[in-house]
Parts: sequence; C-alpha cells; structure tokens
Amino acid sequence: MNLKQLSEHLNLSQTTVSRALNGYPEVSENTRLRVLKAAEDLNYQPNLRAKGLATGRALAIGHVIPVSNQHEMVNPVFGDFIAGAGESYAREGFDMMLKLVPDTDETRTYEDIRARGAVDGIIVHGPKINDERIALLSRIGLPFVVHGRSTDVALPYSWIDVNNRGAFERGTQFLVELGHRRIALLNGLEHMDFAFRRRRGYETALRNHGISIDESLMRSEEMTEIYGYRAAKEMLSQSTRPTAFVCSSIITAIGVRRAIHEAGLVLARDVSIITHDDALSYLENGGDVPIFTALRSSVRYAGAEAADMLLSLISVPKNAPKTRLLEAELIIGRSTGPAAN
Amino acid sequence: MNLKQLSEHLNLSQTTVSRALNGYPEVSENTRLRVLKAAEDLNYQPNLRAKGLATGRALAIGHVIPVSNQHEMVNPVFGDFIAGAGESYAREGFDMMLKLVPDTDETRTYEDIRARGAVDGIIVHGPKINDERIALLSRIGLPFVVHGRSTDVALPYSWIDVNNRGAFERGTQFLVELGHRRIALLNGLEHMDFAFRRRRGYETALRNHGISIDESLMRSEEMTEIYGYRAAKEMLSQSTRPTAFVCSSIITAIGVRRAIHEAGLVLARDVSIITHDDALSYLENGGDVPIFTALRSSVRYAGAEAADMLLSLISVPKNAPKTRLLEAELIIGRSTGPAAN
DNA sequence: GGCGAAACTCAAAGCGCTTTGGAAAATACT
DNA sequence: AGTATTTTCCAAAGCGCTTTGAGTTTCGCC
Repeated sequence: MNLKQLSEHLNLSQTTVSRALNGYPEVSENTRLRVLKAAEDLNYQPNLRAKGLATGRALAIGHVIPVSNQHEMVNPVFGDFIAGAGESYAREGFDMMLKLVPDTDETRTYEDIRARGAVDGIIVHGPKINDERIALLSRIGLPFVVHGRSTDVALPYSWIDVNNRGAFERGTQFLVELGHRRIALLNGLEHMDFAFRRRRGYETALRNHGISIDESLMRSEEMTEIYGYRAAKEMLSQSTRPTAFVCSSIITAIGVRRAIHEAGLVLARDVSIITHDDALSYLENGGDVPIFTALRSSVRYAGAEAADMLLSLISVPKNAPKTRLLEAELIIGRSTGPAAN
Repeated sequence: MNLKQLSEHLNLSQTTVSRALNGYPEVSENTRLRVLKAAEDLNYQPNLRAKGLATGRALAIGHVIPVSNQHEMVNPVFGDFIAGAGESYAREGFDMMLKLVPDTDETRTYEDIRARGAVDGIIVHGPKINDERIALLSRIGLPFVVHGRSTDVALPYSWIDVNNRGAFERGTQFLVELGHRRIALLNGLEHMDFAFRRRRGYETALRNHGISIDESLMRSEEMTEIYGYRAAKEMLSQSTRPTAFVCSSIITAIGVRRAIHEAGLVLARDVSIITHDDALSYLENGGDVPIFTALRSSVRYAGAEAADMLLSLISVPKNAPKTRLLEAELIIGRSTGPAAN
C-alpha cells in the first residue's frame, strides 16, 4: 500500500492525501478524517526512504560507539543510555541507528555518515581529551550532542555530562574525613575525558587535605571486574596497603570487593570502597541500605536528556549549543567506614 | 557531492558512473578507474535514501529489543551481542537500526517496520515461549533470525541458540555428582524461552538422580544482582538451606555470592554456585582459575553468527531457514566444591 | 573495405514521497 | 448579479539513485 494506491482508493490526488496525513491546513476537516480513517484501515505507512528523499530528513539519529581496538568491548552503560534515549526517539518518530567504529578511522566514518545522509544528527559517545571529532562535526555541520565533554576543545558544542571532577573530589574528601590517608584510585582509561576529570577531582581532594599523591596507588584501565580485582589484590598485598578505594565503576568495585574478601579483610571495617554508580538497571546499588557508598548519576536519565537536546537542536538548527551538567549524588552505603588504623 | 555533479565533473553520464561504482561489467577498466579515483578524491558517497528507494533495499538490519514494561531494562548481554553483529554489518555495508519496543504493542511494531521499509531484515531478541512474533514475521515476509528459540512454535524459522536445556542439565548434574541434594535454581523470567529450557534441564538432572523437585528452591525473575542477593539470602536463612545454587546469569551469581558472604558462609566450601556465563567483556569470568564454575557461551559470537545468518538469508531469499545450536562449555572455577554435609 | 560482434556509453523512466504553483469550487461582500 | 476571497483540490516537478533499452564506437575477420 503506497500513497498512489491510497489516493486512488479515495478518489483524491496524492497531494491532498499527503497533506491530510501530514496535518497541512489546506485540506478540509472532512476529507482529512476520511483520509486518516482509510490510512488506518488499509494500514498505510509512508515509505521512509521516499519520505526522507523528498524532505531531506532521515528521521533517524545515529549513535556512534567507539570500539577500542585493544579491548574490543562495548561500555556496559551503553544499554541504559540507549534505553533512556530510545523513549524520546520513539515519541518523536525517530529511528535509532547504531554504528560501532574502531577508534582508528573515526574521522572518515563521520564524513561518510554525513555524506550518506542516513541520519539527521548523532550522539557522540566516549569523548576523549581534546577529541577531534568535535571540530570535525562542527565543520561538516552535522548536529550532535556529546555524552560527556572534551577538555581542551575550545569550540562551543552541545553536551550533557556528569560533574565528574566534583563528584570524585567529594567522594575522596568523604573518605579523608573518615580518616583515610592511603586512598587508591582505580580509574577508567585516562585518555577518556571522564576519567581525566575524575582523577583531577581525586587529586584536588587529596591536595586540599595535604595528602601527598602516590602514583603507586593509582591505576587507569578499562573498567572491568577483573581489573578491580587484580589491582586491589596487588595493592592490598603491599606492606603499606591502602585503606580505601575510589572506583570509577560499580563493576570494578565488585572486583575490589572480591579481592578484599579473598585477602581475609572485611569491607568497610578494614577497607572502604566508594564508587561511581551509573545506576545500571541490572546492577542496582540498592536495597534498604545501598551496598556501596557511591556517587550516583543515572546514565539512563542522561540518555533521555541527550536525546531531547539533540532533537531540539535538529528542529531549530540555528540554536546555540546547549549544555547540561548533572550532579552526582553522594549516597552512603555499607562499603565505607572510618579508617582502620 | 551527488552523482550528477560527479558525472558532470567526469564528463560522463550518470549511468556510466553508477555502473562503474557498482562494479557492473559494461564499463571499461579505464573509465572505472577514473571514476573510482574521482569519487575518492571528491569524497563522494551515494545517498543512502536515494539508493534504497531505487533498489528497494534499505541496507540496514533492525534489532528489536522488547522492553518489559514492568522492569524497564535492557538485557546486559545486548551490548556484547551487538558488538559481535556490528562487525558483520560493517563488513557488508549494512547499517544497524535499533528499536526498543514495549512488549505490549509488538505486533503492530513489526508491521510498521515492514511497511516503512527501513530495514531489510531483523534480529528478534528475547523470544518467549510460543512467541507470536515468529508467525507474524513469516506471514509478512520480512527476513529474520531469532536469537534464541520459541518452544511450541511449529513453523520453521531461522534461529541461533545455546543448548540451554543441555547446559543446565549438565551443570546441575555436576553439582549432584559433588554430592549436592538441595540445589536452588535462580532462573530468569520463565515466560522467556531460554529460562523455560533451563528449568527443564535443571529438573531433568534432578529427576535422573531421584532428587525431588522443591518449588521453594526455585525462583524466576529478571536477572539482576539484587535478585540473586535477596533470593539467596532468604533461602540461606531457611532451616534446611540449599547447598548449591544454579544461576542464570553471572550478575545474579554475584548477588548470590554477596549473600553467602554476608551469611558468614564460605563459597565453594559451604555453598556452591554454578552459573550461566555469557562471556560478557566487562565481567570476564577469568583469571588463571575462573571465579565461577560456569556454563559458558559467548553471546558476542552468537551475535556475529546471527548477523551472518541473516545477511545470507537476505541475499538469497528463497533459502530454507537456517538454525544453529551452540553448546555451552562447562568450565570449572572456584565456586563449587563437594556438598558440605 | 565492409560487416557483424563486442565494448562502451547514454537518455530517460521509475522508486514513493513532498511541495510548488495554479485551477476550480465554494463562500463572502458590494 | 458580479466580483473578490477563501477554501479545496490537483498536476507536475523534484529528491538522488538504479536500470532499461538503445545508440555509438571500436575491433576482428574475411
């Protein structure tokens, strides 16, 4: 069933039917109703490709996920982010396009996306420090919103981010106030902007309290469970072991907890953990009292906000870039306690 | 830069340029090279919508994720599945389209997808027992591959699945052979086909060894960490507590481990865990000796295979449905030991 | 040199939609 | 009634590509 058939069926021109369907005022209410009813009955759906070709819009949003060649993995927060964004897209009739690109030929990819015209805008995931994609996208004029920010990028651009620096400063300070002095940082990959900021927050808090920064207590890796486990295991076996860990992901925190148990230590009593918590749906840090003391910020919410931001950017292209800084909530759970000694 | 401009630039007709670009034989090698070079230099990319309209193909695959209204969550295996599939798509020049649909109006959604013509085929995620989507998709003639199977569906259809029943039978038997008699099952939602099969496998193993099936040792829920924790906590507090747990997800298993610890028990010595392991990249069940004894099957591999299957189905439409049953590997980790008493 | 076949190239139609520029019909105004 | 407006509808062009059907060159061969 296409427009032509539908219009023949109704004894109307394609023009009129199209207008009736798309809510243009040049058609009487009677005919509009008649058309709508027929479309419903005959289960007519406009062909998206044809519509896109005619209007120059794709009615689709692209999500470009950088896949690091070394550790071929998709960030686990992605599912929740998408779930948030998906609702907004569905509401506005947009489709969601996914593109996993090896972080080697990113530049090329974005140009291709633009040229092929398959999307009206994109969400940029996993921004690095001084991420060149931002300048590229601005140049080629494809609307975009960054999930995160990019330190050292001077151009204005749209983003939504958590206050990573502030959160980690606050979390670290919380530990310091509990008496901890040897505080380890298990960060994500520090060429990623979020991890870089978190480190700065951590260092700031230490400095503010006159605690010297000890490189041997800092790690930066892909945030897996096993990373948390191995790093913690190693650190805990040192003569002067840390009394607390700051983790960049609840998954890493779980690994740390495993190492603590294995070392015969007790969480919160002997060793404390504070972690960033993206509020992932299947790793709810909940119950009456949260498992982990955490800096919580819903990535799902961020997804929804990013989507809305991008859609509004697309509908009014000349709008100035929008930005949105979310604050992480410090929630006290059962993984922290006063420093042991 | 579009075809017209490119052809004018080359002093050739659009026909010739198009043929040169798409590898048709009617164009001399010289002109083809000339065209290819120019396209490269001018960074020409054909407009996907126009191409799709002309060819009737969308060059895109849809992934339809059912989002249960109750627990608005995206299955965590999804990221890894996508990562596997994405590579195949990229290789063949296909895009990946994501659609999250509330499991209420699924039928409608698939018809719309078909009518709008935005994809050439779809991957069906999360099949339920007797899933009506399969009949629907067969009827409307949209190529599809199911990730999983659907018990009670009589029609032939293409799928790729793990031998869930066999895996859980084997895993449960493994525990029985270690002397366990009170074995709990923390399953996924049992209207989902995979969970239903796992339960059958579990029950078969018990029956084979003359162990009666105890409903109070069985749970069926969304596979979160907190579910594992709560269920295990409750069961472990019973007078005759289980000595082993069979889990449907490594995330749930982590919750069970937490409950075991909290109860002052020791994993493997007092209580054993065996779990299904999708080999999620950020929850690697690895190290020299795996943490959990597990039934492992890479969901990433399944994604890649599903994608290849679907692409071949699309390229040769009259092909009979393909099916592929993957066997899960039983890997022995540090979460199982002989029954305590 | 002339002929048929092979190699190469092109103009134009068509994919299904939107939208421009009018025309026809209905209504309002003098 | 006659004109000016408004309302309602339509034919046709155009979005950027593929593909049909046909035309023009070139080549091989007697």
